[in-house]
Amino acid sequence: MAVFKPATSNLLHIEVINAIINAIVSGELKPGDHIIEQHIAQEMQISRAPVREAIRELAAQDIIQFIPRKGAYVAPLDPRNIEGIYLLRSYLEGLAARLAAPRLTETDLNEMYLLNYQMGEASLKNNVDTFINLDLQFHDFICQHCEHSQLKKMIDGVQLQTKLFMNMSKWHLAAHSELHREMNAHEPILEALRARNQEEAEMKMREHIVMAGNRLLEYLVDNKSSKNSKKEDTETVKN
Amino acid sequence: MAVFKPATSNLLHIEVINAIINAIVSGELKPGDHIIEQHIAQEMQISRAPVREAIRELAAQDIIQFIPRKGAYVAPLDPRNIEGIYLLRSYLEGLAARLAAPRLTETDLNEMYLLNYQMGEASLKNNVDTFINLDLQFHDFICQHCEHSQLKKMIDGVQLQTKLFMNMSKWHLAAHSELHREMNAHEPILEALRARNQEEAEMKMREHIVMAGNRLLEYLVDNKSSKNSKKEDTETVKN
DNA sequence: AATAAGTAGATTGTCGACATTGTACAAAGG
DNA sequence: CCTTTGTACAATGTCGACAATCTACTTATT
Repeated sequence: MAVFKPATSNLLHIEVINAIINAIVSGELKPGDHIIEQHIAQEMQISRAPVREAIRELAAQDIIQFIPRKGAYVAPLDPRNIEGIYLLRSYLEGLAARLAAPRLTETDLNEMYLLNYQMGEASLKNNVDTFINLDLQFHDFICQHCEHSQLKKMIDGVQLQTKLFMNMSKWHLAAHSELHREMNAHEPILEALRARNQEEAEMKMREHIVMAGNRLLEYLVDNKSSKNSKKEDTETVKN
Repeated sequence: MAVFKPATSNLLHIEVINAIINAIVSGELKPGDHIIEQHIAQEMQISRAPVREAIRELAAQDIIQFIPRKGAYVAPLDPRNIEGIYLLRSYLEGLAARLAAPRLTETDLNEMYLLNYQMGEASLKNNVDTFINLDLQFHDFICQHCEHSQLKKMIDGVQLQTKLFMNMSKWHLAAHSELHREMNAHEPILEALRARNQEEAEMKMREHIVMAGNRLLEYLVDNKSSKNSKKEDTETVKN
């Protein structure tokens, strides 16, 4: 039942960050939920100090929203923001692709090709978790090779939110077998990178991300009518 | 002598953030300097807790570099990074200009026109401080009207570094009366915004920032030969 | 004299407690 | 019955102290 297990690392606040992220990704913490320092501290059997640091760091990445003297809340997912976040991501990762293009070795490109191939396999088997994981790896790979520490950090931040979005739409993708629509989405990007065409790599990356955002948005508006946006439902928390 | 005066706000870590930023901008803290929590805490007559929070927040923005169990250091300014930072800034602010274009009212545009006019006056008088301040206000204005909280936060972060760069090159601008080169730099952007032309606004903003970065870089390489890059000069600090 | 081990000081990491602020519920008054 | 005030509780903000770690210097050994 306890989500936050006792910590093991010698850098406690890192453990807390991972624990909170896992809790959000797994759905244990939902958007809008109030994050209470003391509760996490008790569950992980540590003091509030590292918890505070973790919360501040996540707040800096907009993973959670922080209101002075009120507390931290899991960032609410306003569908109106999703378009903006994906637009931002498209610019950032587009730039990353541009910078990575001349820096990727043949080995790097082969590795990316493998990821792409495995994604094809996963989509045929309708294996959503594997597919999402590979997708993230592909984007991460480019980000890791742009050699721009700040850009990398920014992308890491928005990708975390992307991970949440993907998790939200996971069951939908699986249920409708829509993985095939995304199957070859990375191919144009990979081609451009292989050709060392910076302009093209940036543009294809941007298009890809904007399209992914649009599909996510489509899905969300489809499901909004059948579901209440306000969820003041029964909390199992009692303390 | 003491840089960090006793705090007055009811949110201590905010005070500390401002104090550290001021110390960096004013040159009291130089790139590479070790920031020691206890020292700031003592000078500001507060405990280390809010100092730690401030440091973590600034580290998240890459204003300062944080190494676990070693401490916080004012982010070193590697000229090789400057190009990257200005490129990143050009993308971010370009996007901000695009988003702001349809949202700016006539009043907003007039306000920006005024800023631009005042910059012209300042450049004629070779008043560098005023010029830089107005320049930052202009960019900030657009950033404030893009209605994208994350983008805004990211831009705030890189603009802080820009502020440092500008301060470094300040005396150079003044000495060589090169302000006139920048005088009308904002006009194309303003025109595009007035015409509500998103594409044009983004492009002009990007060009402007990339050019500004190039000029800064020129200046830095010019001065690198006459000046030692390592400055282990006499510190007034004694503790 | 040069290198290595050891030691003292300084700095960060963590902790538990108290102070301050915000919230929700209850009581009193209209 | 509704509104307002007061009070108790809960959560955050801040603090001082101790523990773990790193750094620089001293000392010992070859």
